[in-house]
Amino acid sequence: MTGQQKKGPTATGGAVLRERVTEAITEAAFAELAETGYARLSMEAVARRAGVGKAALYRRWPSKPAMIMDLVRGRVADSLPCIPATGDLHTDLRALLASYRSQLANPLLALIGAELLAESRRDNALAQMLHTEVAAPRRLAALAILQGAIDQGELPPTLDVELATDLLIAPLTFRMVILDEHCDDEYLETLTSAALAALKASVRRP
Amino acid sequence: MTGQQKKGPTATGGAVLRERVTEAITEAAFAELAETGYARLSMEAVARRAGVGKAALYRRWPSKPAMIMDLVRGRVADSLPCIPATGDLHTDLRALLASYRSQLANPLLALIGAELLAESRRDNALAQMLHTEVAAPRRLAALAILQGAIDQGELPPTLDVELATDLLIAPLTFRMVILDEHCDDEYLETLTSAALAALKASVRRP
Amino acid sequence: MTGQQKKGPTATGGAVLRERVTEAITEAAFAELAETGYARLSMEAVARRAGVGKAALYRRWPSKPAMIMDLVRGRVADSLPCIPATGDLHTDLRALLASYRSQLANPLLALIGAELLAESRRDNALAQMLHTEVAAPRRLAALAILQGAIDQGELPPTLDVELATDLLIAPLTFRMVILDEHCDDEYLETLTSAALAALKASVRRP
Amino acid sequence: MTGQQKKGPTATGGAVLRERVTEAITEAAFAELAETGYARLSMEAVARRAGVGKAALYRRWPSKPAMIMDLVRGRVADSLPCIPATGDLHTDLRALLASYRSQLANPLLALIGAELLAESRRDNALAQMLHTEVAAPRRLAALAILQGAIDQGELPPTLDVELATDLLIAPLTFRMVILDEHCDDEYLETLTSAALAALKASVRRP
DNA sequence: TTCTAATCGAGACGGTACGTCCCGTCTTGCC
DNA sequence: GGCAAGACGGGACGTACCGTCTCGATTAGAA
Repeated sequence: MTGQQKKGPTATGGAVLRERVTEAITEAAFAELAETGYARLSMEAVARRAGVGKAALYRRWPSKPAMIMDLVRGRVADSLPCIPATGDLHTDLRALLASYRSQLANPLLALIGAELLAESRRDNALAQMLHTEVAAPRRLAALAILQGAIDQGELPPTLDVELATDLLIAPLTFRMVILDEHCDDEYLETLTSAALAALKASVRRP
Repeated sequence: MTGQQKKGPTATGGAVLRERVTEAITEAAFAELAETGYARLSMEAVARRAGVGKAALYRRWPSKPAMIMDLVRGRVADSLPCIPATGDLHTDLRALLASYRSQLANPLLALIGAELLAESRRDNALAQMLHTEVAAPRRLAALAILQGAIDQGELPPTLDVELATDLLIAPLTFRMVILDEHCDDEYLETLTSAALAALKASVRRP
Repeated sequence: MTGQQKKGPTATGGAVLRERVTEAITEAAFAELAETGYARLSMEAVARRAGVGKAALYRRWPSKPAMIMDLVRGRVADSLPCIPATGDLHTDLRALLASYRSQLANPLLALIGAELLAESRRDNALAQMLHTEVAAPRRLAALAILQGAIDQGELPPTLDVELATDLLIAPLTFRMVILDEHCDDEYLETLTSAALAALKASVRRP
Repeated sequence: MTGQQKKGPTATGGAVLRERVTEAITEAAFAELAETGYARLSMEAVARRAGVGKAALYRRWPSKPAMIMDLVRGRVADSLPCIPATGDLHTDLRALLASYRSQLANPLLALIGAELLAESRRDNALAQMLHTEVAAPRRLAALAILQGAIDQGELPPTLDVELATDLLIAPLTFRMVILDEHCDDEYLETLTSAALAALKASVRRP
C-alpha cells in the first residue's frame, strides 16, 4: 500500500482510514481480478466481497484504474528483482531467465499483466507506472549482467546492450505472454546458448 | 466478413441481412474500437454511430465478443501474409521482419490486438481464433523461409526451427508490442544479423 | 367486414385482397383479444397466429385501433338489437332487460367493451363509432317501448324518456359492467317493478 | 402514498427512499397518465419527466401496474368519502349524488378510472384494490343514508338496500362514465325524486 | 473521560448500457 | 399486384453497475 492515503494523525479529532478495511479491500480486489479480470471488474463487487461500503473504496482511490494500479504496484514491488551473480556469464543468464520464467508463470500476474498492458496504450499514467515499476527494474537486472561481462572482457565493449537484452528476454516473454505456452528447462538452456552465440558474434551498435 | 450471416435467397421468399447495413456497422465498430477500445466498447454506441437499431447488430452476431472477433478476423485476413523469396537468406529474413513491422505499426490493430490478447486468456474461442487466424499464418512465413534455407544447406538440418522462429520474431514483437517503441531500419538490420549468427552457431534440438 | 378493403377486381392485372387471408386475420385477432386484451394485443402476434405476414394486416387497415374498431363493429352489428313487443309494458321491459343481460354476459364482448370504452375517451373516432354502432341502436329499443306506452296512455306524455331510459338500463349495466356481478332473474324482476314505479310516479321534464 | 416504502431508520445505518424523489415521480406519473393513459404509459417516460433514473421507480414498485395502483389508491383515498346528514332524506340523497358527480367530473380520475376498470378484468389484484379502496367506501355512504331512513321509519324495513343503492347511483354513473355526458342540477333533482318514488313504492327483497 | 469529527456499512441517487421484444415500414422473391 | 418472411430504425422493457451522495452508528485522537 503506497497510494495516496491520509494516514498520519490529523489535527482535530480522530478519523483515519482503517487498516483492516484497506486490507479487506485489497484481498477482495485481487480475488475479483483473478476471477473476472481487470476489464470486467466492478467496484461494486469488490466492495460487496470485502464487506465494505463503496464509499470506502472511493475514499482511498479516485477510480478503478487508480485503485488497481496502486494495488498491483504494491504487489509487484514485493516480487523480487532477482540479480544472480556467480560470475559465469552463461550460468548467470540462465538463472536470470529462470527467474523471469517463474514470475511470468504466476497465472494471476500474467492475467492482470496482459490486461494492464492493453489498457496502458490508452492511459499514459498507467503506461508510465508499468514502465518504471515493472519493466525498468527487470530490464536493469539483465543490463547489469551484460555490463559486468563487458567490463571483464567476456563480451566486446561495442555490444549494443539494448538489442542484446531484447535477444535474451524477448523469446521467453513472447512465448509465455503472447503464445501462452510453457517453457521447459531445455528451452531455457538452448535459448541461453543461442543468445550468447549471437552476442559473441558481436551485436554492434551501427 | 466470414460470419454467420444468412445471405443467400431462402426457399420461400423472406428477408436477408442487407449489405449496406453490415458495412455501416463494420465501419462504426472499428471507429469505436479505435476511440474507446474493446473493453469499453458499447453495442449501443456502435449502433448509434452506424445509424442503425441495436437489433441489427444482434441479428448478425450473438454478442459483443462474437461481433468483434468476426470483424477483426475479416480485417486481419485481408492484411497480407507476405512471403518474400529472393533466395538470399539474410535478405529474405530482413524483408520478413520489415513486413511484420509494418503490420505491428498499424496503431489500430496494435491497440485492438493487445486487448484481444488480454481477453483471450479468459475466452478460449477468442484464443483459438487468434491462433489460427493471426498467429499461425504469420509464423508459417518464417518457418517456410527457414525450412528453405535448411533444404539448400544454408542452415544445419538439426536446427530447432521453433526456437529459431522465436529468436527472429520475438525481439521485434517484444519491442513494438510490449515496450511500445519504434524499430528503425538499423534495428532491423542488426537484429537480422544477430539472429542469423545465433542460428548458424547451430540452435539444436535437444 | 365493412371496412376500407379494395375488394372488387381492379383495372390492371389481378391483385385483390384475398378473402381467406382476411378471415384468418379476423379469427386470429378475436382470439388474441380474448387472451391478451386490446391494450396488450400486438399486430405481430395476430399475424403470427393467422399464419400471415404483417404487411397483410397493414394492407387492410392503417393501424391497430382501426383494425380492432372495424372488426368489432362487424361482430357487434351481427348481435341482434332485440325489440320485444307483447304490448304489456312490464313484460316488454323485463324482456328488454333480459336481452341486455345476455349481451353483457358475453365475456369476450364485456372484456373488449370495457377496453374500447376506456380507449374512446382518447379517440374521438372510436367514441363516435361506439355511440352510433353500439349504444344508439340499443338505447333505441328502450325508447321505442317507452314511446309506445306513452302513445297508449300507460305512461304520462310528460315523461322524460331519456332519464326514464337511464333508470331502466343503468342499474343493470352498472352492476354487470362496473361491479362485474351477475344479475339473476329476481334482480331483473324487482328492477323492472321499481323502475316502472318510478316512471309512473311521473318523471317529468323540468 | 401507502405503498411498500422502507422509510423508517433501519438498524445499522443505511439508506432510505427520499421523499422528494417520490413526490417528483408521483407528479410525473399523473401527468403522463393524463396525457397518454394507463395502457400507453411508459416507465421510461415517467422517469424522464421526473428527472429521475428508472431505478428510482423500480426501487419503489415492482412493476407499472403496482406503481399506478399505489399512486391511484393514495390519491383516491384523499378525495373525500362525503357523508351528508341533514336528516331530510331527499336533501341528503341529492347532496350525495352531487358529491358523486363532482368526483366523476374530475377528468383525470374519470380517464384513469375507465382504464383501470378495463384492466381490472384481467388483473384480480387491481380489481380487489378498486373494490375495497374505491367502490366500497363510496357505496357505504349511500347505504348509511338509506339505513338511517329505514331506522327512522321513512323507508320500509323490507327495502332491498342493495338494489336501492343501484337505482340511486347507477343512472348518474352510467351517464357520466359510459355515455360521457354532463349531468346538470335538474337531472340530479329529477333523478332524486324518481329514485325516491321507486323506493317508497317499496323495492323489496324477493 | 468527554468531546468531536472523520470513517464506517448500507444503499439511494441520476445515469448508461445491457440484450429482448414489438412497433409500423420496407424489401425481397414467389405466385 | 398480393403474398409470407422477415430485416429495418426506433423505443421501452427490467437489470446491473457506474461514481456520487446521504444517512445514523462507530471509533479513536485531542481536550
